[in-house]
Amino acid sequence: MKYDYLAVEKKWQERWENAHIFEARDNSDKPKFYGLVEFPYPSGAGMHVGHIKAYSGLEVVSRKRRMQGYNVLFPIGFDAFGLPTENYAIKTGIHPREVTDRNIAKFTSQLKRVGFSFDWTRTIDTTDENYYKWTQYIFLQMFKHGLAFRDTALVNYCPSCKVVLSNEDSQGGHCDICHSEIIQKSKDVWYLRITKYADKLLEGLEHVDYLPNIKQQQVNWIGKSKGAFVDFSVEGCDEKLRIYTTRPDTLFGVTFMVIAPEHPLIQKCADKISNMDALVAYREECSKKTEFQRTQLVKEKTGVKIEGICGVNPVNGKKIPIYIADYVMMGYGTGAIMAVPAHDERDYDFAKKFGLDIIEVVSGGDIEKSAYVGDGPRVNSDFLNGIADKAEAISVMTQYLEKKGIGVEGVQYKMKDWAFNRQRYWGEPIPIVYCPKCGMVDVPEDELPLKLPEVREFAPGEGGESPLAKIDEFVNCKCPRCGGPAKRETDTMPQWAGSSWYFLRYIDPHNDKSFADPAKLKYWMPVDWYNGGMEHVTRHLIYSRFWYRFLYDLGMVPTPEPYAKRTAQGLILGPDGDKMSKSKGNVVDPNEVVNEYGADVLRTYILFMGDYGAAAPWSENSVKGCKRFLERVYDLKGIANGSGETPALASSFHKTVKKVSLDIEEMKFNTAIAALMGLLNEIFDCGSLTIDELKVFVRLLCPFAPHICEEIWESLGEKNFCSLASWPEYDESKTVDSVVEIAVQVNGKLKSTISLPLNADKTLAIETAKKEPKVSAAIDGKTIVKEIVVPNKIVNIVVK
RNA sequence: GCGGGUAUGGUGGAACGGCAGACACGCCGGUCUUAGGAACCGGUUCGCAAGAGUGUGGGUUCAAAUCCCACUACCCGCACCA
Repeated sequence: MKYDYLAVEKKWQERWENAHIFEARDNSDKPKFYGLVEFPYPSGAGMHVGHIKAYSGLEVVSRKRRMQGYNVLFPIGFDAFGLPTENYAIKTGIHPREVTDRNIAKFTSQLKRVGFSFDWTRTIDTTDENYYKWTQYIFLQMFKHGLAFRDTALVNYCPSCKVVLSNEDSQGGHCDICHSEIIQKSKDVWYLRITKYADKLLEGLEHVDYLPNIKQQQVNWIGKSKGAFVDFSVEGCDEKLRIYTTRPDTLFGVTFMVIAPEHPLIQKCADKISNMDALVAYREECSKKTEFQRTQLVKEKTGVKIEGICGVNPVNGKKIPIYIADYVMMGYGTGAIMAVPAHDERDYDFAKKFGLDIIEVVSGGDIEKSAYVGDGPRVNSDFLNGIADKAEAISVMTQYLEKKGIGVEGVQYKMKDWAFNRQRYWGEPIPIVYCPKCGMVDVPEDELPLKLPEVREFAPGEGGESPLAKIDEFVNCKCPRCGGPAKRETDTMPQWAGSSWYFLRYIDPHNDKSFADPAKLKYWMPVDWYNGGMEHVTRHLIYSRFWYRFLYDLGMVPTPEPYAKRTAQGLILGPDGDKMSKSKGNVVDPNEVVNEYGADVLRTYILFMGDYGAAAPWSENSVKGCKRFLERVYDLKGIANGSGETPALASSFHKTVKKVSLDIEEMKFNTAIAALMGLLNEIFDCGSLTIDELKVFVRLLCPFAPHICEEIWESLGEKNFCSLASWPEYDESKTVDSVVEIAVQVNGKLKSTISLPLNADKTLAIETAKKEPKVSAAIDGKTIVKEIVVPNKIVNIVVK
């Protein structure tokens, strides 16, 4: 019989929606399950098969949970602020609001066509003023607690987008949005003090179930290191030069110092420095290079010696030269280092190039040839001499430094504070007012949301100022504190603001008194399982954990960590094995696949194509294979009759129920589907199955291909939805066969297989095995050294 | 350079230390058809065979794709982080 997937899928999507069966209940006696997927940015291009894969994993888990009797919250929304929409608006003159609404409508209809079991009553849109009101509210809490502040600093700036970018948004020296080269610019910018939460973010990882590589990436990103700050005095001017080192145990090997070209010492000691011109020239040369170029020049060390002053090593009084060089960054540590060329590769390169002394203080290497970074007994190090253990040497030295008052133990992080303002239109306005009398004043909470004003021009100004700066009615306001004339902040928040707390809003999306009701938060949080892309592991995932932890410290959310479990899906590659991209023309449109094969086939194929966490190329032919599979499932009705179990199929059914149940929990969707395919093949080999068995099969398949399963379920006389039917149970004792096939090896080589009753004893197994012609031939005339029997698995006869 | 990962047929991929290649694609042969780029049935790691075989080389074990050591290649993330 021909299966009309288009009509069937439409029918069930409408019925599900009318019956509200996927809506979560806030009050329920059932156990709760909160499954979260990363909400999409509604781009004009529409959905991508990658989106479908990203949602399909927890879609299957959520559907299974419902059938297992859980109260499931599986929401979706739209992360709609951001540059692509704004750039489109600049190009076409269409208001971003309109573009966003249009794109959201498009995404919504596409998602519904795939039959996802989202709770559509809880959708959120980060650009909705009833949503961003609370984004602004949380920002203000940070401001009030000193976590949002302004500072002048060298920032990453994209000359093409004309915006300041965070470190996370400019990885590799390129703008994350337009891929232009980033330049360093000194600007007065907003920061969120995420570094204050570095330790908490690190510690929190110990209590959550994230994939190990996700944890590792976060640990690396936070980049905590332990070491010491040491003060060197500067001869020639009355200044202390503070450095940071992770190796205070090598202090006796210091032969020079290096400071960043922008280091303030140069100005402080300006009158003592005799080669100021050369230093300034070098600094200007460096500022022309982007940070990326600086890091590319890894091999060639450059620098200039500062003439007229020198450093003094606090542990031995030795006078040492000070250089400026761009391999030392102002942004990490103190912007100054003590150089130990014998035991640091960079210092070694520099010393070789400038002909500086190299003093060995840890023996074990050959410092004539290269820097030795390994461990060994200290030498040339006064009171450290002979200590072979690095940790011990560091500890002895640190205690000495602290006793003498010349250094302290300290920690450093690679993570920097989060540059938080953007000079663009399509973002949340930062709710701050500048008053000539009162300074920076927060907008009162009852005046939120601070709405985005209407503008005609969406493009940023030539000077890099926000489009909002041109709107006088917006800019000019009264100071909320003193009532005098004041001006508003005209920058907006970055794309990542709205997504830093969205999972809380799903819990109570229509609340106008708070971002979410505490009782509901207590019921639903934490998110039980969060799935998303690996590309968000160092940005969104860290940002949102930071916001959540801050709210926890304020007592506004019930747990220290937002996500109990985090997994990630792999990419879908193009049919050519390359990453899908418009320019390569290898993008697969999910809508076309649905039109051609149906949503069930699309869903099944995406989960069948391989390991969910790994990248795999798209294959149209394999899609057809899944279509064949589902149509053969539909044909099962024709051979189903009677009730109870079919003896020849019983153990296979119990095994499959077990395998599918366990595999879904481990996200091994490909093997779960393979097990169902295998069972289907067995059923057709057998020739018939019972109605009861068909109902088991259909329920197991339902999370993957729900439409066709509902259709079959209904045709079997069921009045309620298959999507709400109980998840099949299995009987462990029936998953084992009464007769098992056992491999027989001689000297570890397979010779034959034998059939034995389950749990046959060792003697019977060996006797049966020896009767096999191939086995007897292999052992004939040889001495049996050993006979190994693993019950129900294998017999191995070792001969000599 | 550092951190993480991957390596199995023509392809995507399966295999609690215990019969490698489940499941699917593709291909080959067949059935039915005016037709087949539809559907169904059978075959399909390589080799005529004995045998060989999970990136390479060692090791542990009665037994290794799986555990250990050394290496190679590719992918991802970070990168002069002191």
